[in-house]
Amino acid sequence: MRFRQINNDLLLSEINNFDPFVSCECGQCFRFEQISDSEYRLFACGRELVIDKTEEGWLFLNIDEAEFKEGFFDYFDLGRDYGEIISSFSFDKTISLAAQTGSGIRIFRQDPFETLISFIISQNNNIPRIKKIIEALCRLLGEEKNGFFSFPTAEKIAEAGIEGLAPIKSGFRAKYIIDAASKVASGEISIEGIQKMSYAEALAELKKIKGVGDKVANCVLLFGFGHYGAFPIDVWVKRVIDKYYNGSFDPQTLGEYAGIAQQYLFYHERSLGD
DNA sequence: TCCCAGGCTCTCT
DNA sequence: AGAGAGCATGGG
Repeated sequence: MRFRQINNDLLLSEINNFDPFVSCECGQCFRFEQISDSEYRLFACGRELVIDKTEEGWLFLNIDEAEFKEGFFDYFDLGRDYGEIISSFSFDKTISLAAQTGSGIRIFRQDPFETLISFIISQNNNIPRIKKIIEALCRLLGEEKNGFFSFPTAEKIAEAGIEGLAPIKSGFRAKYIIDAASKVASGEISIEGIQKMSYAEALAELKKIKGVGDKVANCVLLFGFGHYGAFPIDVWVKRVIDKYYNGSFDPQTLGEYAGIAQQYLFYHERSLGD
């Protein structure tokens, strides 16, 4: 892994198993847009980050190495050896194949509250519309700083109420969003508290929120709380289990990084269809 | 028009 | 405890 500052931009080269574009498209995050074949815009770590794919490597525009290492290094999970993790799945042909398709995927370490609300919105929904609703929520209640809207706080959302969320057209999910935001704002649910909990405790805590079941909670634990063993089962992963594992599958056999295998499977199966 | 989308809640057995 | 309808909205 090598960093080189080029004027205002930061070039990252000599790194394996890292493709931020694929990582964005694999369904784990929603606040990004493709600008061209070689350029993406991502909103994370409280700012906008434009990423160019170049001959020499990944070019992060308008950021220096110190700031990158403060936020995005961990956000992109660059300190982990994904090659080694993929090797640990070598006993399973299906996962190994899926890991080839998604070899550039990194599990992004996203903001827990944003992840919670985002995956509540994701239920019985499709990705383009999830992105649209989240963007509308940020524009409605987030804070603007030079054209970019931050993800709103729990207090702001709770204050808006179900009626206040009408413009984002989240449908029946509005009441769930409000329940989550209210519980977090009041302290009934503590993000910091969940950070310290075991997987099982954290899962139970998240499921106290209306509209949060096993699938949403596991996504939040995997993408927002760094529980890499969390294994969300959605319609696509269920399809994989039915298709390749005769309808039953025990994620525990995959070890502490089962969630990463899940992400390979999800991305691979989706890339087959559409 | 019907069906589906990174599901969950509620109700009825 | 397990199955099934209903849920808001928009795109194919």
